[in-house]
Amino acid sequence: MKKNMNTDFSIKDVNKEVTLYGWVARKRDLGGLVFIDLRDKSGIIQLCVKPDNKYYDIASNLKSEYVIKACGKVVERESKNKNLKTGDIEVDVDNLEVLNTSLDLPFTITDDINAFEDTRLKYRYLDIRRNKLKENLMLRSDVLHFIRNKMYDDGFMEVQTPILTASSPEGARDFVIPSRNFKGKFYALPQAPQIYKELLMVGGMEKYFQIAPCFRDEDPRADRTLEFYQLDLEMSFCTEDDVIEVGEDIFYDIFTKFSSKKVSPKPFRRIAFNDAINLYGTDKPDLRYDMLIEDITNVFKDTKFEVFKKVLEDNGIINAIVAKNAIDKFSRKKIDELTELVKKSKASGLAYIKYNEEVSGSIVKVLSEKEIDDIKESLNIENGDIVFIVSGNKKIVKKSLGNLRIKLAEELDLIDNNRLELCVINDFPMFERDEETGKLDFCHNPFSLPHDGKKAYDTKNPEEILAYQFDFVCNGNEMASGAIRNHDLDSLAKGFEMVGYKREEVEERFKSIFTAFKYGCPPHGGMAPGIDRILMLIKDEPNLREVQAFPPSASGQDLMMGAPSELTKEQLSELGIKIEKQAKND
RNA sequence: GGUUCGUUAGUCUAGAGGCCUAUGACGCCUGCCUGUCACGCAGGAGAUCACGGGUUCAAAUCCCGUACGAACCGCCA
Repeated sequence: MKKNMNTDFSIKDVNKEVTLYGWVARKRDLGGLVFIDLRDKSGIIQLCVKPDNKYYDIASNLKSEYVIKACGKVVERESKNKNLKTGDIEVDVDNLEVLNTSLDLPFTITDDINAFEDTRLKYRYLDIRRNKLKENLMLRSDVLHFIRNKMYDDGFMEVQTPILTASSPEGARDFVIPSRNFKGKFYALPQAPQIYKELLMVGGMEKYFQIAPCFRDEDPRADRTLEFYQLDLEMSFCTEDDVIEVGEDIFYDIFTKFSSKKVSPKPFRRIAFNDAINLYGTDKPDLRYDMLIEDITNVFKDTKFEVFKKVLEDNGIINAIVAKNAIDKFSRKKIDELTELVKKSKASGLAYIKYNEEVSGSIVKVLSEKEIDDIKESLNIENGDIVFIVSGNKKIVKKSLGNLRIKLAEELDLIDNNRLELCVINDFPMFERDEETGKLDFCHNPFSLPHDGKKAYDTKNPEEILAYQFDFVCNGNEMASGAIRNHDLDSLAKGFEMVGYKREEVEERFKSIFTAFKYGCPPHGGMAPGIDRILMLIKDEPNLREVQAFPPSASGQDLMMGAPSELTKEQLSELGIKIEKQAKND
């Protein structure tokens, strides 16, 4: 049987006998005349039951979300509803059957829902009946379909890699699965199919992709959850530009096809990691507005202002952001709020100067006239502008001004929400040094190829080594990570040695890679765009749960299924597991 | 692990120490209603104000603790 959809019918179908199935979205009983909004996946169609109809009693006793089957004739409406796709017609019912009943609902199935999220998540299947969630899931399906077609068309093949795999020592915490046959041992869910896809390159697949589930046992956020999907892809015999071009095509094509927003043209801007930090204070800049971070350290070379003097003695920097024509927007109270914000990023404080006929601000009295003029000149300041200044350790200054930049853009309403501004951040440093411990660690992916390949690690200063490692960023969100991988084992091992591993240790931990790469490993690279974040951006959703079918709550629990849950004694014993520490609430 | 905010009928919400025997809306129940479409009208039921302790003559309201929820920091190579 092919079920008709409600919205298949229009004024052209008048007099046609139809059979419809669906849910009672609303019933309007006028006392002698009953209207029913019948909802199915496609939408709403109105049923009409007149008082002389033998199904009148059934109709007037219907309740919300009863499942019904209705037969009848399509008729032109006496009064039309232009808000409804099927608003010109209704179905004059001549057979009505209740297929199933429904309890009273925990919340109304309506577009402008007001229930809290935990209630919605507990009854997710009801939430899915709402248009918004339904449309989000349909979009998700369409995007996945589009991606698969596109990847096939571009010569990629889809390979499914294991979900039960080995725990990996690097990166996020693993979700682990106890093994029954091998007591005391555990599988782990993949954080990403990173190693498998590289092994597929050794296997000669050349162009691989997968819509891959990834699992990370870290605290969730609005745009981050325990399990999410990535378009994982890998290519052999490619340059960084080859991979980036594939990524540009994917993002550009998806966004232009599925979003009405203006998408930045290809090729996307390339911004080196260090430039991004210097100009935007972050490696995921929002390019929908300018307001760059500016270095004014030089202005204060000979300053008498003790605070800045001390900063310069400690090799610190002095940076500024200019908010154009915004003097009136920042009261003392607002500025106190902004100060709190930068302090969260450990900045010692936030200075400001308001330039107008008169110059005022927190540090005007302690600076020389020349310094105030030099700032004005070097930052092209006009009357009406306000300058925010943070000084101190470079990392802190950049980070706090990066956060301030975002906050200012929101306050000043500078964000054009009708744009999708993409860029590629590349030239990531291979290593970064922990400022407190002085220990060197990988800045990103340890398997990335350093610039200059094998020779790179002979350089004196490891912090200056850059990698063929890049991120795609859109509107301030990290959308994808990618790299050319290091397929030279000596070089790879040397990278690990620099952060403190012994070669034998590394070879043991990454045994699969270190064995496989000895059998003719092609140069290769790839990337992994995040599906959920793409959908969030297309739909303007503030959190990722709105684009997944059955997401866990923001604290990582599945309120509907009751996960995570305890195991029975029998299950634990079969696995050879003893629980030492119960959760607090047990 | 930390910070901030929150928790009042099925749902959302009002409430600022005595006007609370807790407000309103939606939903639910009863009755009326023949062109509605968020149908309308009238009436009704429904709340240990998250839990435990404290302050006070008096606590939904103030304080402390706990649980739960959300956002953020840490974390997420």
